[in-house]
Order: sequence, then C-alpha cells, then structure tokens
Amino acid sequence: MAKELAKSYSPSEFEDRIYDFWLKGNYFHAEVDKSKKPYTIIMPPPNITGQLHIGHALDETLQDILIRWRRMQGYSALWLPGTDHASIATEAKIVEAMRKEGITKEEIGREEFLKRAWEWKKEYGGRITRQFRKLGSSCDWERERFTMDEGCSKAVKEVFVKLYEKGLIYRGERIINWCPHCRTSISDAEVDFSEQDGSFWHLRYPLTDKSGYVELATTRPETLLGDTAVAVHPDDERYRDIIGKTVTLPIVGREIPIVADTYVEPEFGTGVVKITPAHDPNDFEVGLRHNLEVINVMDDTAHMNNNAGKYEGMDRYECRKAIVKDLEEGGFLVKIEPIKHNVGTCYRCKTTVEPRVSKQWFVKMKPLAEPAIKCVKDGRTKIIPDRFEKVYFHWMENIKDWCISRQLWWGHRIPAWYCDDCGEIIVSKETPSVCPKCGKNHLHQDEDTLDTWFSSALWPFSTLGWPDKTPELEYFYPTNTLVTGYDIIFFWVARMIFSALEQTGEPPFSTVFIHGIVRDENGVKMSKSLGNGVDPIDVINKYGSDALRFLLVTGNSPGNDIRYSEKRIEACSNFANKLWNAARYVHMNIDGHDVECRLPDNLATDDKWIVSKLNNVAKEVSENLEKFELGIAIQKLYDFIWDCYCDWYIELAKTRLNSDGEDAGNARQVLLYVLDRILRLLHPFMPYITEEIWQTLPHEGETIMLAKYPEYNSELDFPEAVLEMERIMDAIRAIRNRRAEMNVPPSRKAKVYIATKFPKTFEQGAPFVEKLASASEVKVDGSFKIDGAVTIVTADAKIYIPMDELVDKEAELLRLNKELEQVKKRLAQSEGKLNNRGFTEKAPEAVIEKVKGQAAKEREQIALIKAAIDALI
RNA sequence: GGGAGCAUAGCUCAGCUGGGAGAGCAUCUGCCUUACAAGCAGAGGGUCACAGGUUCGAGCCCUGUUGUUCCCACCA
Repeated sequence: MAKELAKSYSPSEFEDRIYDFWLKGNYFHAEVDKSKKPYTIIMPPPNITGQLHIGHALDETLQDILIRWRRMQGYSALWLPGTDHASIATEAKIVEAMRKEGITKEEIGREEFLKRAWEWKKEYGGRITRQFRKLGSSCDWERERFTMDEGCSKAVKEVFVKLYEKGLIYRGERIINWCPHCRTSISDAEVDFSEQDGSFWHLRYPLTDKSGYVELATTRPETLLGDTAVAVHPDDERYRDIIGKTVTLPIVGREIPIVADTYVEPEFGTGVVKITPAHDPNDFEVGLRHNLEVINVMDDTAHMNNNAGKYEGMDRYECRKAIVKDLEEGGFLVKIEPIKHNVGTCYRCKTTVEPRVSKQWFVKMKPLAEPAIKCVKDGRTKIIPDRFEKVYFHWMENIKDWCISRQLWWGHRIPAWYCDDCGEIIVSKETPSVCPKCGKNHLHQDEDTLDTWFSSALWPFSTLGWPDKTPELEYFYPTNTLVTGYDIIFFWVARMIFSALEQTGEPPFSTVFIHGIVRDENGVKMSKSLGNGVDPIDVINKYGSDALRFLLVTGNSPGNDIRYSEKRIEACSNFANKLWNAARYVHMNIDGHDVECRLPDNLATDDKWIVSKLNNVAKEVSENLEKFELGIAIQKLYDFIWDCYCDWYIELAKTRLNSDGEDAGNARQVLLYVLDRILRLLHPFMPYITEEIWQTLPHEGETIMLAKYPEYNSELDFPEAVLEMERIMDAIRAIRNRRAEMNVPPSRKAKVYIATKFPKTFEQGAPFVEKLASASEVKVDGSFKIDGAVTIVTADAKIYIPMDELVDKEAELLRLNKELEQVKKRLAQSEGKLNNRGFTEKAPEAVIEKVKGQAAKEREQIALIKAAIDALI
C-alpha cells in the first residue's frame, strides 16, 4: 500500500492495485458467522456472452454500495456472483463461429457441439466478471457460480421432477412462438412487438353452394393454405344465414366450414375472419372451440412444407407473393389496403416469430402465481419503488402457462425419457436404465433443453446449495436485497419469486430494488446496434471507477433512468480530485506531528460545528441508505465534504494551524478525525479513492472496508456552537458579498467593525473574519456607529467597513433601502401567518415556533438596517 | 385498448412523511488567497406544464387537460 499520497489524483495509478490488495486480504469473503447478522445479495448473473456495458455498471455499483455499507456496519455481508449460460445467445454465438469454419451443428452432432460450447465458456465465460472487478465489485469470488454448474443443474432437475410429479409441468401440443432463425420455441415474454408497415389483403372466399362469397381481410395471405374455417360473430345480422354453410378455399379447393364465434369483432374489417389454427394463437383457440383441423403449413425455418402443395419449399414471404399473385389471377383478390400493425419478433435476433403448433413442455402457472401475488401483497417481499408492484401484479394476474422447452443443445437437458416400446414418459433426476412400465430398455431422452430463465429462477437458492440443507442456505437465505433493472421484472424477478415460494416455502428476498436504464446524452437507450453505448472500461480508464460509480448514483432516484454525459462525469471526477487535495492538505499539516485519529478533549467552536455537521450527515446518510435513497445520501455527502469540510472547516482551521500551541494540535486532530469519518462514509460509494487515502493516514485496521461505518452519536451534537458559527459565517458571507459587489479585490484588506448583541461570539470569530473576509483588523463592540463606512447588516450584526473612497453615500442608501424593503416583505409574510388564526390553531407547534423565530429575526434585522440608514443620513 | 413514468433555472436532474424552491453544467464578475484554476469568492436566472379542488398552508395530495417516454395487450 502506498505510504504517501501522490501529488495529483490519477485513479488509474492505484485502482487495480487496491483491488488486488482487497483480494489478497480476502475481505470480500463472507462466512457463516452466527455472531453476526447476515446480509445477502445474490448478483443477477450476466450472460457469459455478455460484455460489460453501462447498465451492468449501474447494477453492480448499487449492489456494491449496499454490500459495502452493510459489511462496514458489521453484518456478515455476502454478495454472491455468478454467470448465466444464456442458451440462445451462447448457442447462436457458437453456431455463428462454426458457420465461419463452414460447419453446422447438425454435422458435428450434439456431443461435439457441447464440447465446443464448454470450451467457449471456459475461454470467454469469465470475461464479463473480470470486467466487473474493474468496477470495484466486492463480491465473494470464492462462491462464484454458473447456472450450468453441478449444483445448479442438480437444482434444475430437482425442480423439474417435483413440478412434474405435482402436475405443474406438462407436455402438450400448443401454439407457441417460434423463431425461424434461432429455430426454437420462445416464451411469450421473449417476444418483442414492433410496429411495421404491412398490407391488408381483402379476399373473396366463394361459398361452396355457389350462392355467393364472403369477403374477408388478412395480413398473412400465405397462411390461407392452413385455413380450416371462416368465422363470423354469431349476432352479426349480415352473416346469420351463412353460418353452418361452407366455403371453398381458393387455390387449395378445400371445403371449410363457416363457424360462429364471439372472438370475431363485427366492426373490424368485413366482420369475417379466416381461421388458421396452426399459425395464429387466437385462431388456435377458435379451433379448439369448434374442433377444427390444425394444418401446419411451415417447417421450422418458416419455409412452406408439404402441406403447402405447389408452394412447398418457398420461404413464407416468397410464398406470400406467389399466393397473392395467384389469388389475383383467380379473381379472389378484392383490394390491398396499407396498414400499420404490430408484429412479434424474437427478442434475441429480431426475426418475425411464427406462431406454430408444436409439442412442448409447459409450466402450469396459475397455482404458482397465486402465492407469488400474495407474497408481494402482504409485504413479505417489497418492491422499491412500489409503483413496480403494479406491473408485477398485472403480469402475475394475467399469466399464461410458461413454455419452457427449447430446441437448443446448450442448456439443461430436459430430464424426460421416452420408451420406444410402450411410449411411456419417464421424468427422473437420474437416467433411467429400463422402462418402469414395460421393462424394456429402449429409452431415449427428450432432445430439448430448458429455457434459460428456468435455471435463473432458482438462482437465489440454488447458489446457496439447495436442494441440500447447507449451512449457507440456512444462514444466508432468504436473501435481503435483489438489485435489478425494471426491464427484467417479468423475465426474472417474478419467476424467482414463484419458484422460491414453491421450492423453499419462503420468498427469495425481502426487497427488490429496481433501477432504471442508462441512456445517452439525448435520452436514447444505449445499445450495441445504435452504437451510442459508452464502454464503462473506457470511462474507468479515463476518469476512474470511483467517478463512474459516483455518476451512476448521484442525482438519481430509484427506478428512474439515468442520462450519461461527458460533462457530468467530469464533475464527478472533480469531486474525487477535491477530496484528494483535501487529504493532501491534511497530510501537509499532520505529517511530522504525532496526530491521533480521535477527537481532542477541548473542542473549539468551529470544531464543534464541523463535528455536529458530520454527526448529522452520518445519521442522514444511514437513514437514506436504509430507504434505498442512494442519490440523496451521496448528495448529502458531497455537500458536506465540499462545502462544510473543504470550503469552510479547512479554511477556518488555517487560522489555527500556524501556532505551535494546543489549539493547533486540536485542529490537526479534528481535521484528521473528520477526514477519516468522511472516508468511511464515502467508502461504499467511492471505494478506491477512500481506501487509497485512508491507507496513508494514521489508522487502525487493515482496510477501510472493514472499518466501522460512522453512526449518529448524540454526544457529538453541539447546537449552541453551530448557531454561533452560523452567525460568524453569515457575517463573513455578507462582507464577501458586499466586497464582490464593489469589486474590491481580496488583496485589498480593510478594517471591519462589528456592532452586535453577541460580542463574545464575534470576538471568538474575529480571526475567521480576518482570514475569510479580507479584514486587516476586526473590532467588536455592542455600539459602534461609524460614519462614511460601507454598512452591512446581517440578522445578528451590523458591520462597518470604512473604505471612504469606495463609499457612495447615495448608493449605500439605495441599497440599504432596498434591503429594508425585502426584509419587510418577508416579515409581512411571517406576520401574516402568525395573525392567521387558521394557521396558529392548526399548524404543528414546531412550525409555528419556526415562523415566530423568523419574524423575530426579521424585526431585528429591520431595526439594524434602519439604524444604519440613520447613521448614513 | 389497459397501465405507468416524466413535465421544476439556458441544459441535465434532485427535492425524503405537505411548513419559506436546490445541485452540477453553462453564463457573468472578481481572484493564481502555498490542498485543489479539475480551484476560490460572488452574481444573475424558476407563475415548479395547464385548469380546478382539498388544506391555515401545495412543487409535493385529489380530479381533469395537454405534451412526452415507456410497459402490457395484439383486432384477423
């Protein structure tokens, strides 16, 4: 560790070194320790394919602040990290890499493919967590997990089998969302809708009895090949007579029924809908109600299959063109109307999804959703900010069964086997050797894997050892806080809650702390495809991790988005620089002296003032952190450090440090003590700079990480001294103000005469006035009255500065009168309140007292100003 | 169609349970006062979107309006 503080603040010089120091000290590691209270955060596992982006940086920073704060408070604070196997994304990456080599996954087969995948994981899977280290994340790397490691896989099988046995997992032929590019099913949550320009083709389907035709409109003419009915609303007068008749499907020639179903909206289009149960979720439902045939006309790449007759082999869009052409030629096309409509796309690759009937595994959601709703309703899990509870409830209450099977290889293979002889399905944690029903051994395992989110849903407890009853699970579970963005409430948070309740009987965490997303300077979401993203590593290299962390929490409230801008990060880095320099100043003064980091017995007024301020900041910061108001907490620290400590206390202390007496020693001690507490308070937010400085100062303990977080102490409140200091500071500010108005440079010192009712206070403060208000001499008396001087009035003092040549009597009078008017106005306001019976009868005592105090001060000030005016005339 | 957020200084945003509008940046003025010019001291700048209401008192609570962003639903 550095023994000396470098001349200038350059974070890149020490941040990595400090992180290594922490690692070597094993300070991030949390143990089961019954003598301490546990505090647990399970890290949202980033995808192994991922690269650190600013959104991770935000998520990590918030978690690190909470965990460092709790650790310093004495909790056994576990932040458990890990990564997610991200089946679709990873498989796509590997397939793409193989494509460049000219091979497909089918060619090399499942086993060989998985070998490659694991190799890929080994090589790149740790990239993102290595990047997390740059942020200063103090997670327990010894406990790092992976969603496909042995333990997590065990948990996945356990849950699958349990749910299956309970009847909550079933296999069935349903309509699901199919991505023709990824060639797998995806869940409802994985479909993104985007508005696209499309056409509305109005078609004529002739009645089979040749008595006419029905006109209908569709956005997907190619699905006509799979039509098995036409539907109208049962109450629609126009079509009452044709219900029960049949139409002959154009081109295909199939005879299909006209059914009545309330799903049809008579007002929309022509009030007639073609029904394609195999390729539309709503049509599928209609099909079920009317026992319609389901004709799948596409294969898994969205090319037409052999049900499509002469169109077989065509891509769905090629087929659309061909069909439209044929319809037109056959006289079936009435018109084409341009429309905008929402099209479902794959959240991974943005390919338009193809609704498709296929055999998949599903989780029955209703029974699981109920307790999950209750858990948040009764407050066992709190969502912050609470407006997101509404989002959660809405989703949970309208939830549909969750399609969990994926036609991918990279992931948890579904623990289900099929008997080739008798067709029995065996769901089991262990690989069965023979069919329990027919006893034969011709079994094959289901080819599919599970949705990535199935394993993520178990993350809070699978990582702690579940289903085994480990000491960790016992001690750290349920966890305390989950920190994540509002964009994955559905994907992840909701699923963790119902999974945990079902499997462990307890909510996975007591609080969900939701944050927003990071946007660019124009408020546009940062994304790879737009190229407007900022690489956190670049930012860290340029400004330091502490500045980035500061940026990400400051000026932000829970759940709100954050805007990144270069200007803002500069301001953050300036703050770090300010702290750095303050520390250098303290060093200049304590080095060579034997200074202890504790408060001296005799505190001067300014010492008491800064200690009181510090004490209250410590109190407020903790209160804000308890409420997850991180932005407010750091703002208070910023103000305290910059305004109170640097701009005032250090400047005040300068008047005392020159002597060799006890007072100078005391000032040194207080300077050091307050700096030490500042560093501790700030540490969770800016871990690197605080550690670097702390190590160079006299201190006890190995690391600031484990130093005690400052707490409020009523013995360190000195309200009297605070009041006295405020009087002096008011005077100093007023003098500075006047001098600035008159353009008097600081180099030009002037005598200052202070007439006040608090002569003792001001006599004590005289050196401060001298130093900070450019006074050559300060005289204090109760009754000064000086002619031809600049006159300044504060609530507690009348101040004269004889600067004859600068005094413009007329201007002085004008100014004083203006001030008088202002104060009078304020007094009128105060008195107005006090004379209002409604106010005095209903307002709380404290508020009334406050207003009374204001009024008194205002009267006082008016008297002083009037006297000053009299003196001038 | 349903829901949510946002609207406060020129810009970006805070404002915690209602009790005299704040910060950073930008602008202007004066300072190299030996921790820091990445700084110091000061100044200007706001009908808190609009209209009602509740209240002794509203940026904050209620209702409505407008603008804006987002989420959910997916009427073919």
